[in-house]
Amino acid sequence: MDIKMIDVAARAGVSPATVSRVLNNNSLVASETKDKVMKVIHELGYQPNAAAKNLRSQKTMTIAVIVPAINNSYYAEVIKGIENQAYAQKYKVIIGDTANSPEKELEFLNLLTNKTVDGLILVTPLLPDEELCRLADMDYVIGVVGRHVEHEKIHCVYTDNVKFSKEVVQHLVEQGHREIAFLSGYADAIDSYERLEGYLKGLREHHIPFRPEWIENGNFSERGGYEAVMRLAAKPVHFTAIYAANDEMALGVYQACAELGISIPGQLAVVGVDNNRISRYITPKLSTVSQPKNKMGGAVVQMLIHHMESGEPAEPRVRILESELLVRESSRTVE
Amino acid sequence: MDIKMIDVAARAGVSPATVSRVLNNNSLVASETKDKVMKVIHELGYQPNAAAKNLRSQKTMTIAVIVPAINNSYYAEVIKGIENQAYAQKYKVIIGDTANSPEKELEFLNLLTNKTVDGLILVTPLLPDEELCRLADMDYVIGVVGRHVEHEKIHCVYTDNVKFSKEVVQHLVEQGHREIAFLSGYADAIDSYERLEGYLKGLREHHIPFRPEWIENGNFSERGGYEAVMRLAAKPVHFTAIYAANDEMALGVYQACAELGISIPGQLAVVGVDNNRISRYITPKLSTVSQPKNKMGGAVVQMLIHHMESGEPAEPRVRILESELLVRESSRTVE
DNA sequence: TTGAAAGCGCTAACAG
DNA sequence: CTGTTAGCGCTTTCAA
Repeated sequence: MDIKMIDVAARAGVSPATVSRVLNNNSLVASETKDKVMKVIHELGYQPNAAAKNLRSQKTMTIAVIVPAINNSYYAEVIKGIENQAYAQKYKVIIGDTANSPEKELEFLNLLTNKTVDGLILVTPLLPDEELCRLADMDYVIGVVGRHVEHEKIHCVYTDNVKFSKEVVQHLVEQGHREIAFLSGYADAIDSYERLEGYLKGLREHHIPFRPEWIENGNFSERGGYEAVMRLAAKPVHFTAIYAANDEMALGVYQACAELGISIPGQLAVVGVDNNRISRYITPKLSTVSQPKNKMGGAVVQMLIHHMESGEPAEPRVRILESELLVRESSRTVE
Repeated sequence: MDIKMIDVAARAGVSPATVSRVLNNNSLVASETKDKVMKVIHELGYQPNAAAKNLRSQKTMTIAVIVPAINNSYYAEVIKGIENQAYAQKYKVIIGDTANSPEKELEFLNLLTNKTVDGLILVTPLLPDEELCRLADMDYVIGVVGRHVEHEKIHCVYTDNVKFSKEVVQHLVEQGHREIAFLSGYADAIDSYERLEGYLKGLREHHIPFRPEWIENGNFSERGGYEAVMRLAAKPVHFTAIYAANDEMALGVYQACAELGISIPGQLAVVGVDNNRISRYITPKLSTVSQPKNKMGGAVVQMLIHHMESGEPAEPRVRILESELLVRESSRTVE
């Protein structure tokens, strides 16, 4: 049997209440008593039982993070930021990998409702906003990364997709391109939608008439990007640059170009999004948009903890962090 | 206030014990009563409180995983394997990122001793075996990935470093190399040690006299690999191949060779370990040893759960999984 | 400044 | 097959 608070109390000649006070830094304890208790705690190697503490205090000091795929470097970086900030504030992190399944995502929400965790972070959730709002209405603490949810109690952290997409187009135009294709991710992902919007606005700003044939869906995957380029190449449409809504698809573009004998950036400029580590190692080095993934994770955690501890949502509730366009070889016009 | 078991019981006209039995699939409940209770549970949207359940049942259905760096693809893949298997068996996963700090690692062990989790998995731990054995002696459930710990209650899953390192040397010899340098990781990492051992044995098998100048430490990092090559190049020693104890260091080798004007594999063959995703995208494609990371994660979880639920360590206690040498461009002799 | 005592919400004997 | 009851180990009033 493990040693418990009452054992410590007995040995130190005090009541359990006093031991509890010592453990929780309650100041109303004579420093003499405190020392005595601490000494016994160390002698006995006493560890407060977490379950009992959780039950009694109605807190678990734990946050859950739900991601579509832990092994994807984007999510791994966000998780890292979350774990580090949580650790710094004495919180634990439970992770859930949904494998892109909304059902699994829904199931992980139980961690909140059955009080396994005090708060929950969804990274680019698949579930409809209503589901999240319903929980937030019931006062569960929720944060979302990479998406905006319109609810006064839901914390959101993301980068401005529209803005950086316009920057990408701007950059491409500066490099002399006017025929720019766009590879979108799955249609229902907010990122897809917003990056497309930014692309369109970018074209408009430069008075480039938009052509629907320039757009193909690559599902955010390498294979999808590859196939999208193949479809693009089969069409009677000309283009000298491709803006892929993420790096994975850009990787597929490289693959397709290799097979098609198209040189990058000579015959085709390519820009991606995510600053996946691979983008820096592939030849030619891929131009991409870098988002502050660690920082995004750390930011939601801070907001969540504020909310959990003060009872009020953090202010501001929404944080839009800056991204950065990294111009590398794949989009630089060769002299 | 949340709705609790007693509310369900009252509304269904039964006792809390019966509700509990229904929830835990205890067969001794009339199916009629069961239906009635289930109906009320749904009507009320009742969710059993996890903290109370944990306290009473002395189980948390949670496992902790401690890794040196969540964002490193090797660890991310192992975690994925762990989370997936755990989810399949209804367990939750808490992650801890030690950032290579033994102090932090030690601190995470409290998750076990304070009963936050039922079992703990350490991926390539930094702590000395004694520390782990001490916990195992106290009947805490522990698993280790990527290292062997000699204790009858500690579960271990890893690949045979010596064996695959010998295979790497064998492959290099077959490609015509007899002067093979070795880049080790930090000296105290078991992987470093064993890969070095395999390298030496491989040389011996091929009657290649070993030369200490061929060995340099690259600390498992890209930068370390780069610097190691620079030191190697400054020495009056000749070599036509490098076996880097991981892919990160191999990346550093590429960098150094680029600066030194050494062509791969023409003038220098390179082989790494880990099958980091980048290895397939870099030019020339890096030959590397692939370990079944997901499977390794899944395997420990199964062993741990067996131990937790039966009270006996899984049999066998140690699982050595097969790795595979992937021969790609960086080590293939050009005709 | 400290102690006594009442639960937090659930499970599992033990009865019936 | 179902109900009664006694805690799991801790925190927190309330009283002293």
